[in-house]
Amino acid sequence: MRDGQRRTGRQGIPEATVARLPIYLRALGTLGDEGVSTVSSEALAAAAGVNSAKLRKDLSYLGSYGTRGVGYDVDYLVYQVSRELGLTQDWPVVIVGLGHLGHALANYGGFTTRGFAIRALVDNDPAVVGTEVGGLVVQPLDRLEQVVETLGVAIGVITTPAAVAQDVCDRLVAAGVGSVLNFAPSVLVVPEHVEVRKVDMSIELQILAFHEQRKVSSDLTPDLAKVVGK
Amino acid sequence: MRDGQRRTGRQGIPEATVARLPIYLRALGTLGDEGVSTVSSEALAAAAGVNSAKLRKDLSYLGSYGTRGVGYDVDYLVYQVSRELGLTQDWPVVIVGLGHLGHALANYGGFTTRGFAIRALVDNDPAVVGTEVGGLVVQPLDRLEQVVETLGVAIGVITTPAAVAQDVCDRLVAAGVGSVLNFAPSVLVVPEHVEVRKVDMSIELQILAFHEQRKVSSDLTPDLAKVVGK
DNA sequence: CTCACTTTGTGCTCTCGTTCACAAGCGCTT
DNA sequence: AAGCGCTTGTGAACGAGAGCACAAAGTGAG
Repeated sequence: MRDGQRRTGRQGIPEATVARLPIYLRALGTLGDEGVSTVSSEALAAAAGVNSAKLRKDLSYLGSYGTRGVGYDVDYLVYQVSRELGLTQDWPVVIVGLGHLGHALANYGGFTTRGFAIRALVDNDPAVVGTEVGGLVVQPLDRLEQVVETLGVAIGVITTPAAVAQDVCDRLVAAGVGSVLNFAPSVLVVPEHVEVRKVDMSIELQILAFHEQRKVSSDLTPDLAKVVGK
Repeated sequence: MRDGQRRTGRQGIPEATVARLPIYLRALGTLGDEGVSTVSSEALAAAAGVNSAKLRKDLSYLGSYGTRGVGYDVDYLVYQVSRELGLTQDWPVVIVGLGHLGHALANYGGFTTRGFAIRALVDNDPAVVGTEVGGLVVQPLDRLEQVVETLGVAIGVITTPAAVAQDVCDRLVAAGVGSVLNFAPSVLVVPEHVEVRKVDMSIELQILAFHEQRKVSSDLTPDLAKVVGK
């Protein structure tokens, strides 16, 4: 009896699905706050901005948590999705780099409420080290490894200038961090087992600019659009 | 002679390719600063962290700008990619919501250097309106439409709380904004012709948590590793 | 001029993800 | 208890993207 087919377990959740689970979780939270106790895939999909078939398939990877003819129990589904994402525990996080963005993240409450706890702030600017930001005292860069090991930090957030991002990343990884969220505009090279995700607002704007430009050019020269495409 | 095959024109650039062009552009910029004048697809791909075949295919959608046996001219390619992304002009941007994140973005220099100009800041908190941030005076929310229309803003950045994000978005769109970058943790509903991209750090962290959790659970049960696929 | 070498551009295959469409399953009503 | 209407879960078709592998096209040496 092969189990290759069955991926209901922990094994085969597609990456694309994982990326959407947090969105579902957020939508479920909102619905819960509104007092909704049961929701159909159609309604939840609308709240999350996706196709309902896709939503059902996504949820089916976690197991059969819905009731046919009824829908999904909001609280129960919140629990199951949270568990799948590993949010039933609090993940300690360190932020390296306390420029404007680092400050903003340190003060942002959105993390704490969702299974994350910012446990340490690190910077190498003497003017910033020792100051208190968001209830934490900024540590010097020398103490990076010590902080990571002592607090058992698994997730590091990099908000440094691009020039030092790779160096900081290497040190985080060497100290035991397994996942990195990179806000610096640079490509990070990491070992196989380390997960990196990046956030780059400049890139997002450039993608928007591309679409804007296309709109403009087709508006201005409808006749020549196919020839010049300017 | 059919040209259905030929998508070298402006028409058919895959979305996945568009999303990578800014990364290539950044890598090219770095290479240019280092004095490199010609680069092979292999080298550029390494700098951008992608497969070289993918890079070549991506660039081929823009046209044949390389020289076989030699590589790509850095400056020329920078120009071509910039042009394709619509970065040869400066796009005026408005930021709505000046909390910690809005402040950080307003002070971030990375945009300005890449074809974007933050032209206005808007908020509805009387304590913030009228103050100067990053060289601009914060405008009251009432003036949102006026600001957008006067400055010809095409791109809006939303850094408000989730509760008002949809409302702000609607007003931006009504005033003529065609592209929105949303930092608020909410799903925005917009008309067909409007482009939305979202940045949500909380979601990124949750995706990382998922992978961390998987690592941890397979560490705990090393004997089951081959079953779980650690 | 020819040949050897380098690197681009792309046809093709394979994998991953999306969407459709419907059978299976559940609750409610009669 | 039987039937009806609603909603889930999923097989299957479809589409987009990744990557291999190689022909085409350029350079430079002899």
